[in-house]
Amino acid sequence: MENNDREESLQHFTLQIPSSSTNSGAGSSRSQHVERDREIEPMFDKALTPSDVGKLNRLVIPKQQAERHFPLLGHGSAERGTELQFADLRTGKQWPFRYCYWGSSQSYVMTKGWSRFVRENNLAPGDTVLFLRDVRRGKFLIDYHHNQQPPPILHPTPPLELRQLPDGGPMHSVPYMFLDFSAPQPVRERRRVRLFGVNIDSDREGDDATRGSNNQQDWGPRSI
Amino acid sequence: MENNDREESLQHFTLQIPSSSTNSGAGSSRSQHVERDREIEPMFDKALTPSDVGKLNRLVIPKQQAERHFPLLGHGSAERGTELQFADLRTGKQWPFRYCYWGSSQSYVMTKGWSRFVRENNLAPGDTVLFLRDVRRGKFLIDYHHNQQPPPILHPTPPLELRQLPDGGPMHSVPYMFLDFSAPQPVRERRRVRLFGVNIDSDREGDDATRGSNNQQDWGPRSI
DNA sequence: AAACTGACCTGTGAC
DNA sequence: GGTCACAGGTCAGTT
Repeated sequence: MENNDREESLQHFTLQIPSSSTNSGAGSSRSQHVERDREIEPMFDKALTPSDVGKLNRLVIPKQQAERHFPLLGHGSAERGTELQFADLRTGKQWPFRYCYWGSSQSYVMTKGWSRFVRENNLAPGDTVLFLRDVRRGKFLIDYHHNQQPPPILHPTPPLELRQLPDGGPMHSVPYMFLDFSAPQPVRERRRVRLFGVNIDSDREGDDATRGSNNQQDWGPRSI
Repeated sequence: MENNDREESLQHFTLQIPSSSTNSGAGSSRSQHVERDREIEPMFDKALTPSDVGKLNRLVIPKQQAERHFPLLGHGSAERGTELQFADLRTGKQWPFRYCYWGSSQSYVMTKGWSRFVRENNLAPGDTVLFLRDVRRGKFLIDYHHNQQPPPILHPTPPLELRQLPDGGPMHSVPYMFLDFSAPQPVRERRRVRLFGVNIDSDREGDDATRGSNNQQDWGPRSI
């Protein structure tokens, strides 16, 4: 997929996340109730392709992002990849992924563990994953958002009142304010059974939703 | 796969096998020309799946049978498996198989050597392998039979005259009289190129021949 | 170099 | 409904 530069349209910042606080409300980028600040740095995101969420059980990491942000892997030799741990930005849940370089396709990929992430978060083509770093703790984080594209027939323009903002999970209640992720988002369970008139548990490999469009974004390693 | 009990339809017996004799004819379960008897004990059989005979180069051994009949392997740890020798029941030919436990799929498998057995015996999905023990000598034996299912179109009911009984190989000429293995069996070479209208050397991964049916049988370690 | 082999992985169905 | 067994995969190393 192409690597167009959408950089000009982005916001770069470090998010201050209180490890325990009441939800301070959307729109505030700094919590007033900080116990331990964490500097969270977005690395890059990617709009998921049909293959990323399909039966191939792998996520292709754009080469440039992989080599910039993730541990280097020995390409040519006996390299079994390495396991990387990602903490869910919202829930804190740990997601271990095996991170590999596949010489056959010259691609960096997340393999083992990825399909579980897709399934449990009900990800579909066009949804976005975001990789981040907790700079202070030296840990990786992961977040996602569902593609806000309204189902063409059933929900042409969900009214604002029905939009559902993601809520924090049981561990850390983290304001979810990266980028433009607060766009309209239909309730996931409804989409799960009805969107496009199919159960998304069924195979939809031919899905073309994201082809031909830019689908990953790099923020670089800086913090502002 | 369910583990239905087909036991009631089976015959259990110990076969007396003459180590050298003229073929004593089908239907007699005891040779009159015994030099050294061997007590042969069927352990279990398995109807081969497309994967068992395909490019995966492994035979999955049903867990229950594996743990009942084969040497115990260290499951949880770095276990490279062990080599088991199987003597062809009819020819005496030695077939070494590597026998492993794959923790990732929690499966017992025959790996190295298995594909050669498949190829040289021209095994196809739906065919059956039978594992036996030579009790006296403490050795494993293996046998197989081709699926006698007539090709639905070409050979709806092969006439008796055309049925070919397996003949003994060059080493030991052993009457082949286990169970009901004397069922109609088309000539293998013909089937190889024409059965079901396809060349069985080609990929037939979608083959559904054995799905949904019980495909392995346990006789237990007794001898009658 | 292409094919084969074997280690590892996952979805699915049964229980 | 969670767990388990296994059929069906991928991919890297080997030949």
